[in-house]
Amino acid sequence: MTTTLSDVAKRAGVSVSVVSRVLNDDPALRIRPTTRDRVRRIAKQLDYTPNFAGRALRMSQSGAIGLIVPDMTNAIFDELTRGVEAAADELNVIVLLGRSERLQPGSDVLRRLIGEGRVDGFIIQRRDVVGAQAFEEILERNSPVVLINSRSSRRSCAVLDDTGGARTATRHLIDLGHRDIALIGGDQNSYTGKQRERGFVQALADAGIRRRTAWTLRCGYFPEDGRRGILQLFGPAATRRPSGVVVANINAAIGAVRAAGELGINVPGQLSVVAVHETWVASYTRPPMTTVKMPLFELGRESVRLLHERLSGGTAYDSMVAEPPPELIVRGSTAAPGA
Amino acid sequence: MTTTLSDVAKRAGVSVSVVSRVLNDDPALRIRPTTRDRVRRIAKQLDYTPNFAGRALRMSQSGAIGLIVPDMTNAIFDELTRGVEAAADELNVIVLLGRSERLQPGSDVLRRLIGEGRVDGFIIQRRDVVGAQAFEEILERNSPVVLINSRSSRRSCAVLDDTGGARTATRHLIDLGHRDIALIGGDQNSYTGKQRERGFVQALADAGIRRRTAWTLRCGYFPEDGRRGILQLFGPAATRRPSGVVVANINAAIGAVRAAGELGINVPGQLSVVAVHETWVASYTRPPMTTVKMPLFELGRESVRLLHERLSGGTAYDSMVAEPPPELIVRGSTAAPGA
DNA sequence: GCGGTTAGGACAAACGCTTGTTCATCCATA
DNA sequence: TATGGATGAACAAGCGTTTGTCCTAACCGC
Repeated sequence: MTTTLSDVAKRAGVSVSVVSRVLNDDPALRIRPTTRDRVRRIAKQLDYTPNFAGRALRMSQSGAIGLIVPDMTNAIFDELTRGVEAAADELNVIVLLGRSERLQPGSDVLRRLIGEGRVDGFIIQRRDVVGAQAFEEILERNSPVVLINSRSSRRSCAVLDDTGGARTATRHLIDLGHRDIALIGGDQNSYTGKQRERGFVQALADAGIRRRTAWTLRCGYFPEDGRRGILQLFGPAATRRPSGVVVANINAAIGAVRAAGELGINVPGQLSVVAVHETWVASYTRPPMTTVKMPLFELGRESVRLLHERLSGGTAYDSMVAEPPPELIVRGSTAAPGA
Repeated sequence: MTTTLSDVAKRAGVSVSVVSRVLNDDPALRIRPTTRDRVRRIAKQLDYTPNFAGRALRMSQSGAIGLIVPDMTNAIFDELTRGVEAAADELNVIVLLGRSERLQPGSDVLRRLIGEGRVDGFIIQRRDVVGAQAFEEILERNSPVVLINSRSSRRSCAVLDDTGGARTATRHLIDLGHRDIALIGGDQNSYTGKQRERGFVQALADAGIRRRTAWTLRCGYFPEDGRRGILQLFGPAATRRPSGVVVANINAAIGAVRAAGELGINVPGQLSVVAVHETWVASYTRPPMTTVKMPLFELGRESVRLLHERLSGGTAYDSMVAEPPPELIVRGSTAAPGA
């Protein structure tokens, strides 16, 4: 069928071990240059490809890592995924992609993947609310895991400068002249959510603007969550209304803009909306969304680096990806108040 | 580290082969029921998980399949992916997800994946324009491949009832009273694009409406393509303007609606838009998009069935997934003309 | 009591690879 | 002419499974 080491060895008139050493550049091997070249030439000529199972069996590691994201449709995770794949390619490692939806309680997908030795470790972007139980199951197995955008005392974590991102977004509104600024924030239990709220608060404080508790909302990351936020801010119970709003995430922002439309609120005429996370979707909303671009690609790279370090016996480090820094991308959803 | 067959064998006081046969329910095995139970009990107790590499090496197949889609962000492929994963789970097979972007000319990802024995076969949703060369490379290797939404004389293919889908969409506009109906179609080289155009033409013919060539566009599947379509239909060169348009795909439809907005054309007041493919995005456009839901999940299932059949030595079959049939989902982007 | 079944397993090989160890030359030096 | 190191490779074990074959009792009928 496919060419094996022994096929190459036979044709080259050497032993299997020599071929293996040559192709792996074993420094411990002493060999005549002519032999080395012959082996290489024949291997190429026969289109030799190392059999993954044989190698995995021998080395007892698969050379694959799992990447678990909440939702692959989400352009945010797509960018992250690209970073992971780029870094994995450099290490010659395969990436297995999975939705965290699949590790619902009762499902033992992860345990099996690790248990069968199909992957050496996981990078997990944890959906903050759900899946906690399945998640703990993995922890308990002490599998090599790197967490993204959350904190754990016992795991390596890679996070973004969420505080800075939210600060940048908020400051943009302030710079435009807004003083009545609300936050439609993320999940209240999530690390990310807390950090963004912190950045929001900081920016207001820096500008000497008093924060209103009723305008610091904790909603979530889905369109529906953004919608709820708007309904709450502009509902009948609202005594006063913000002229600008920072939304925790581009998807929630889409829902927010839509809800504003339903209420007859013009964006950006009566309400400016700025979202964290830049994705291609942002250009196609109406109006196009002003966003803060976060270094998601680099976050992916970094998490692979962390995992690889762990797999190589290194210790677990936490790491914040702050380079490149959050970048404001101005589009049509923000304007000066009353413009 | 992890439990192996021989661990179980030792504890159960039997040979390794017996354990393997018991756990695999080998019918050729004659064994005392008490022994069988003991083996099973101990295997469970020791949390035995078969080592994937060992098995793959012995069986010379990996129990994994690759799924290549153009863009994972696209909710259309997400639905497909779910179907594939559901079917794969039933067969106890792992799915490796990849973007077809990664198999650009020069990249040998697929060849390596197959060559190394990491996957047994591929399901490929082919981006119709790009990647043809890399694609041919796979073909030439005679790897087990199932194609989705395209036709090949030498491969198994799974397709949708695209004709029916476009017909349903078109008929919806006709039923609303539209007579001036345009098509912003897909790629002209793609099987899918041709079939949808066919369905469009059929529906018009059935209603006795003359088709205008200038209104039968071939654009593509991206927002930008839909936008181009609208600009062409409503550009200065246009002598007469349609009151309704069928768009080949929800993403292109989003671009189309946006372009209409830029031109000051009210949707659905002056223009009704209906798109093929239902995704969650459809509810979040403004106005919410009327779509035709296609059985993408089932398409995914079916393609796994085809691939599995091929891997089991069966012959290549083509298959059209027509169940459930295309279903119209009416939202705000369509209305009676002049309403 | 003897040959022949049959039940209940054990044995062993092979899948492809990596890696520590051994082995045969050959050349230079004493 | 021995001795001793380089040099250039071969040898062999073992990773965890699966599966065809073989072995050893017990059991049967006569």
